[in-house]
Amino acid sequence: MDKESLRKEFSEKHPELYQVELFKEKGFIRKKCRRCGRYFWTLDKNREYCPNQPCSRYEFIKNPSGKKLDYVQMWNEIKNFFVENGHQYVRRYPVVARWRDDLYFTVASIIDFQRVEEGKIIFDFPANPLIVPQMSLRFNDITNVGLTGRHYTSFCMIGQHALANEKGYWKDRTIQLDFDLLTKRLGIPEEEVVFVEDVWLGYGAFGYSLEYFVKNLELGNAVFTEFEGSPSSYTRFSPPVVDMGAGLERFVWLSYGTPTSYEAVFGSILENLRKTVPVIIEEDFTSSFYETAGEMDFSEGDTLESLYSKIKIPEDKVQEIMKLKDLFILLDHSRTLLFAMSDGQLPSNVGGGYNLRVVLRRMLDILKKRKWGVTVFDLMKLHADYLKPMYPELTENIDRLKEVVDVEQQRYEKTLQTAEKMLGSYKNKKLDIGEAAKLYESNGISPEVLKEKGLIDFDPSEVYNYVAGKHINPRTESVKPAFNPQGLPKTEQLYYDRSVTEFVAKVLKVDNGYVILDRTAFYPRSGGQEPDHGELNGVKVVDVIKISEVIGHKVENVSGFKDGETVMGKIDVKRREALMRHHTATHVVNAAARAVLGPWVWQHSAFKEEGYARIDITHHSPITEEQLKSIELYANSIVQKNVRVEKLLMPRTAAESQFGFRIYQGGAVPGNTLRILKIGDYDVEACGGTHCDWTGEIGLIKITNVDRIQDGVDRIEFVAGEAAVRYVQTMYSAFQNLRKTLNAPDLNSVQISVSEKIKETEDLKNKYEELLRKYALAIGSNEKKNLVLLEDRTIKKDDAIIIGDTVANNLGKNFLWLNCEQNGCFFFIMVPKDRSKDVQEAIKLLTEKCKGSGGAKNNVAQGFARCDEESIKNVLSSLLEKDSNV
RNA sequence: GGGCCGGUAGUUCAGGGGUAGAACGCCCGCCUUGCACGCGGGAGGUCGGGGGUUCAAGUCCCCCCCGGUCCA
Repeated sequence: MDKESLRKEFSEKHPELYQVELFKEKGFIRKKCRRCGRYFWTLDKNREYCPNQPCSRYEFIKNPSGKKLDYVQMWNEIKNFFVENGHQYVRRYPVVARWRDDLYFTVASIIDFQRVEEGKIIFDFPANPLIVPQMSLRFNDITNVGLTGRHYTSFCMIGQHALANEKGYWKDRTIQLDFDLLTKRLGIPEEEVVFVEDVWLGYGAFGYSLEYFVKNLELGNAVFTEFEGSPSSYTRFSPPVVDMGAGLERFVWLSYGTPTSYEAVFGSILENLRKTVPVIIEEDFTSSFYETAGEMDFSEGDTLESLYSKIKIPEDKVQEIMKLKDLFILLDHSRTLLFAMSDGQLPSNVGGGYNLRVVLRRMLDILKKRKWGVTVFDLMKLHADYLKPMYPELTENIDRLKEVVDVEQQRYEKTLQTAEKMLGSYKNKKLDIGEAAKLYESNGISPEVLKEKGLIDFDPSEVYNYVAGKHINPRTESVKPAFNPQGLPKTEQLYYDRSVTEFVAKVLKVDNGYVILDRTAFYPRSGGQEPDHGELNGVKVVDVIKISEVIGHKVENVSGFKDGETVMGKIDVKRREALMRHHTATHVVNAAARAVLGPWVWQHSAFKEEGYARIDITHHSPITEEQLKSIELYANSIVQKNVRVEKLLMPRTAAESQFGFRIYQGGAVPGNTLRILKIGDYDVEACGGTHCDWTGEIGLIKITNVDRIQDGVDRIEFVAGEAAVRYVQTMYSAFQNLRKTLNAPDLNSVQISVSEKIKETEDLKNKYEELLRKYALAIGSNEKKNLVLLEDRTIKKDDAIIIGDTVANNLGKNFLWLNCEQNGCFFFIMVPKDRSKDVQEAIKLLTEKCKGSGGAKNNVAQGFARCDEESIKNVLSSLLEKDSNV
């Protein structure tokens, strides 16, 4: 069933689904739009059209509604309203959605509270009800930014969320609150508010919704998520979820009534910039321009040319508005970069990093063209300062972000230089569409540049279409779970108590080689930490995994286990301790890397097993040797200080407000209660792993390798505790063996000795070649005939080449080397350059008379001839022995 | 994550089955009061790694690594 039929189905049930208490109480009328046929609710009995574009047009431009409040003020007003009405304020989550595999960025407020488990969406609310200012990033409308007056790559979604249980609320109160916010709090007249019926289809869950509009501007959408599954086969889930998301940018815009949303949202920053940036705003022209542009969609085929043809504004005024448009793009993009980079996403060529690269390069292109004397970083800083009351975390490490921008800028300049150079070699040529597409896809040279340089005659958009037609969508495969957890209770976890190494438990189920118990001290594979090993009733446990809070033990032989039976579990303590050391060490190395490299360092992923661990961190450049040494020293200093490793169980909101969202270094962290792992002032992370109690227990951290695993991510491999000592021992033994082999007394002599040996080898190589040439001259001068024959099987082909070169080019004689085996002989012929045609002839003879295969080029022939030595000599003698003068 | 382009001397690159090259840089010598230029000579390469095809692979095929770029 598709969205349209679902809309119809829901629409038929409107008294039950859409008609909330407020509508009855206030007398809202349900109407059908005369143009698009959608249903909407209004107090205006004369209204005939729904408020969506193009059925209706904006009515608030130059005619705003409600209290006039700027961005930060508006948020405070809204936040206070909801807090006064029993909502808990929750700080924003990172814009980088680390807890979701299917998303790079947080695209809506509800994403914060969704966890994907077994292909199902689990809602995980830290408070109920709650209000959150969730900065959200969306890049699919990037070409509309600056042009439509309302599109952004980053925007603040005001998230009003509740579970419909005794603590929270459902439809009636949601709409009542939203209506009161607009009318009572912001002073918008009741009859200006219109609600439109809609449906909402999400990942594994769906529902119906009421979008609310004021003066035809959509402000928010209250989604009532009540169904699970797909529209053709679904069940109700409980409790249902209120997902109201509203655009803060829209609220501010409505309150200002400016031609574009940007002027309202970026108000004071824009005014500040205009003191130095020469952009003239003539409101009549800009509102006329944006009225037309706002109805177009530049990400769906509309172009600037088609826009120009529709507007009736003088050319010079349009150019002035284009400057303003560029300024809006800069303001939007810089804010996006600020949030994404602050949250640890760096520009790169993979994943979400590419979106940032595109955004940054668009800005650099504009700045290069406009020469306004501002930098990307200046703009980011302006946003951080302005938004400080709302998002204080933005200013914390802002200055260090300059380094990230600088590195990326240098990369872009290098790419541009390379492109420039390539274009130089295409002078005065005309390229076809395939060649242009190749330059664009492989070298980043845009078709616009090609057009500018006169290398193509067709429209640049043809190249984009050509390229777009080629891409393929990757497909994902679902993995079958190892055992079925259905109907089983959550396994009681004993592994956080270090002293529990042996335990008694009851077998609940045996499934597919896995034993499921009611309680266990075995740590399951999770958070990049490998599982505990050990024994259950003396049978070896080889793997431990967790599915939906149910822990399964894979045992070597499952036949002895029966449901309801009591078993004795015993974990491998040595392995557990090693895993603990590596896990705590991972946090320490993460902290050290962040301290040494910069605040953009986040854990990208991690892995720890008994004898080895690695952490992949986000960083803009490859780690240098010096930096690596500093990281290792810093990490070990934390070990030496023997810092307490605190394990705190805290409500999620308390943890977030106390420590910030730095705690989300790893992946998904489910539940309202977080296990916080705090290592002094060095590191705080939400983490479910087993850990040491003091950093001193780690003993030693030795970094073993560093690697750049992809653009923007560096891997640090290391060992800790006993594994570190063993590693050092191995290295020491290797060094001792090397030292003995070289007969060198110490490290310094080893280094000297090795470089001497290398030099010696090179000298020998040169001397050897010299001798070969002397040898060639000797045998060549002694030979009376014109053919110098060499039948030495001990020499290599490379040597024969040197001898042949000397014989042919220095003595002017022909050279033949034969290296024979049972099946025939490898031959190599070299003649003076002026007799090159003889080698062609030689090949011909050998091919015909000796079933040879081979080839010749210039004055050299080589190949394999299936004859004995004597026959070959006979075949070639008359050709090669003849005098060069004949 | 996928497509495309690339990886050869310190650097920029040519070579697309048959003796590994050019330019710049470097070293030595000559010229010059010195510098720059000029002239002559020289050093410097496991052709990103591994496998395969072939008498023969830098070159063709497969896999991997690295860089760039475009797209989701």
